[in-house]
Amino acid sequence: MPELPEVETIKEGLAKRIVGVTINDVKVLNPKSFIGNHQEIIGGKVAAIDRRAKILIIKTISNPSPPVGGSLRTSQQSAINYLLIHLKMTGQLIYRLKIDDLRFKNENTQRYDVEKLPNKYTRAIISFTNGAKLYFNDLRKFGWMKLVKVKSQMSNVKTKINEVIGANLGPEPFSDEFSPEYLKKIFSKTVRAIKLVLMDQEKIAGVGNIYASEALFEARILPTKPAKKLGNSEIQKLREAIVKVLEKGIKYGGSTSADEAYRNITGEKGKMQEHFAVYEREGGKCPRCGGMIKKIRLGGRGTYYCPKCQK
DNA sequence: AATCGTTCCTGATAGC
DNA sequence: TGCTATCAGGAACGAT
Repeated sequence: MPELPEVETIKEGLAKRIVGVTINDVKVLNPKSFIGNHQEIIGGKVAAIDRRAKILIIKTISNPSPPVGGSLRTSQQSAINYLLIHLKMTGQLIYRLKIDDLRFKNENTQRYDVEKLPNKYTRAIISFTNGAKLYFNDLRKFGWMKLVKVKSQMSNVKTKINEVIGANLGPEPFSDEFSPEYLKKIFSKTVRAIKLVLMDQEKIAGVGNIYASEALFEARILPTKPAKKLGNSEIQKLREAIVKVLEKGIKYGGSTSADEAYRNITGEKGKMQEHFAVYEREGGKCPRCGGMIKKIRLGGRGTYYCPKCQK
């Protein structure tokens, strides 16, 4: 389940490989997985890769097609498109430079087999003029690609990204905006369980079920604690814990948890799951106090914590 | 306005 | 073996 660190890992992997490359073709295998007219980016060049919350942003620039019959008078500008990608639970973006890249042939072939592409979960394929292909796989079909056309003069997308994405996303955890003062402001307004607030994308961008549990463990705060009951020092600790676990997630290339879904763009698993303190460790020992890790359901989500040292 | 319940989807798993 | 029911979960959406 890709959260901020997983999407960031994918972003970095893609940035190294497809920026400056021209899109040759886009094939949509499952229409519901692609919103918008995928043909619009064919012939376009990838200009930048970005991330906002858990959404990956591929910026493309298309030059106007040459006039047919020489009768076209209107001057055309190049078109800028943003391909937004949300992987939700089981989405994968797998990049292959050559079709015969079988580096994972000897890996145990499990549910999310990536050695043969496309596979039965491939929902869209983007081809590039250099022969590379980007496969969008998604078992459960919750993920999506969405093409958003932007007025060509809108150069500073960062400031208008909520508008482009069409959602009101909260601050990025690595930004200055993500301050103790900000957290105090949003927490004080609600009695909801703190974990649900951490996962609310309109409050904090990019934190999902895994890193919410891990951050609350790090800060020694009970996931069910009403947000407005957090004290100043708890808020300070929690802010640091969120940044810390997200950085750790990026450092270890994201986490491939029990559902095996997450892969980086070359198809490899992350390693962060090997460093989970509580997530998916029900019944295990707390690495801090030795207590037994407990699993509860909170807002319909599996929630892991140590009852002994999280208060 | 804030919060909760439902929905989307597929595969694993349990129970018979 | 083979069937059915249940469960997991991000976030949009509708209901309260």
